[in-house]
Amino acid sequence: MSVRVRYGPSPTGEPHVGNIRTALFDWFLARRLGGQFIVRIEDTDRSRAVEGTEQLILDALTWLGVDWDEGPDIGGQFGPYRQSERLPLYRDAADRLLADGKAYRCVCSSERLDALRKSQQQAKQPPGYDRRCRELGLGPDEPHVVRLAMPREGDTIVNDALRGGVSFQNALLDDHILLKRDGFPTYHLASVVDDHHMQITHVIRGDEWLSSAPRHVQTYTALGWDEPAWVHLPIIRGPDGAKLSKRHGATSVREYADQGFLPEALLNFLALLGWSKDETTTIMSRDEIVEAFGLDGLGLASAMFDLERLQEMNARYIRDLDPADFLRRGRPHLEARLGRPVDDDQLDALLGIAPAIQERVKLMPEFADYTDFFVVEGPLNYANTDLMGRAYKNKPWAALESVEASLQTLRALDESDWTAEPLEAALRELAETRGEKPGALFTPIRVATTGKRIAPPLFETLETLGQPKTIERLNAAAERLARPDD
RNA sequence: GGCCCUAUCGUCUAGAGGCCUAGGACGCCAGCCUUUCAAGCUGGUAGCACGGGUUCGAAUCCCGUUGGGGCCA
Repeated sequence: MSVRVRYGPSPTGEPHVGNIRTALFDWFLARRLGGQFIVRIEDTDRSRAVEGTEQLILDALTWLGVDWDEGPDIGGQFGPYRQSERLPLYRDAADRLLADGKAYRCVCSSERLDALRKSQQQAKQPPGYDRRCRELGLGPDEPHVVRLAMPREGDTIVNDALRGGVSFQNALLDDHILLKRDGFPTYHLASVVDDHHMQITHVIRGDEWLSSAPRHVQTYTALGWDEPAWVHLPIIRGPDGAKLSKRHGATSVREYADQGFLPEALLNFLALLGWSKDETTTIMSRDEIVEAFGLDGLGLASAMFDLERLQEMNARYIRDLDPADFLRRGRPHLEARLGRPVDDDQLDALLGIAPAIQERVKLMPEFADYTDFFVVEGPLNYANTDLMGRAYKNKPWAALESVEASLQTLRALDESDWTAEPLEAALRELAETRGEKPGALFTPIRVATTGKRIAPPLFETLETLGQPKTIERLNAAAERLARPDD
């Protein structure tokens, strides 16, 4: 039988990196084993549903390069793929259990349940439903929930693929609800029924489900169905050690995308949270991960989401981008800065200097910082103190002299020599003849031409900028320095 | 509180009894390089939670303790 793995997100908000990491592992395994990856929307909790989230979830997967074989948008032979559209299936399963005496109707009020819980708490008893309705054989007339009649004695063993058999005492497990009063199933029923009907072979989910896994095992047994393989993944923790959640700040995939993380970097980073290929490999493409992925590489201890590591990985992915690709991805950020579109020609002109910029950009929005001055027309905005730099601090006249010397040298340069190497040679020579430190000479040029103290390497910058614009900006700088108060 | 999971540098991890005076990566520190900022290179810092066993031998197996986490409230 072919491997079938599902990802079952609830449409309750922006998809979370912890949650999406589970989807990734589902997908890695499905692809590795040549099976199917299925997306199933688990929307049976109507009160928590948030409009539009389903699409956000699918978008997040797509952004990361994850594709699915069956899902709410494309259908499939085991549909529908939204639990809210599969209600009859849950009803049928519950009816069967009821008929077989493996489940029962319960009419206990929430007031009674609350009181029960309180007294159990006071008596230091394990909390849980006391099975009052279990032997009553209640009919369907009154509003009711349906509960599973769990075995009262013995143990339930969950055969987790990573941990082996995990044993739970049945006496400690209460008769949980299968169908709620409104006729909607709980997760416990819906996931089991769907996993069975959709022929899911591997249930890969977060560790937080391990404690309810015996309920699922018992549900399979009661229904007479074969269990899937259970794989409980360690959860991801925030910096404080607790399970990663919204209160840890940025946690949605969208936020990372907006901050300028590359999808391949996030994917690589997430894959390494709880999984490893070998003792040295850290940088892996999607395909390489799929090829190497396996249950034996999974760890059992929960991992902390280390933002610094993600950032480093992102910077590295940016550096390794093909320059043309880098420019293409950076373009929207530059356009956002400028508030206008950028011509193809202008972008193409940056191809030569792109690698130098890639080395410096850590997060994609920074692309604009290193490129805007190339495409901007008119005067640049900067402070005169920056122009003078450390060497000419409070000495505008000296800075002016230096700029004018540079101007003279650069004007004299042949157009054919307007490339990084001759530029560097000419300016270094100038510094030497003037008895000036190279840095002292270069700083005003850098600030005058880029408007910034931090910029790409100077000579490549001048080359890319071109002679006319360089001269124009140096002239502007000289004028500013000549004016005492500015 | 009960049940369950888990435990190697600050972080992510390699390690499935001798290959371990514990390897890699991020971070951090120092040096080199240097026109800013980066990148790069070199070196360094730092860990098997603790206590008992088992064994000729334990990071690796067993038990307990402690810590962390999850679930149920």
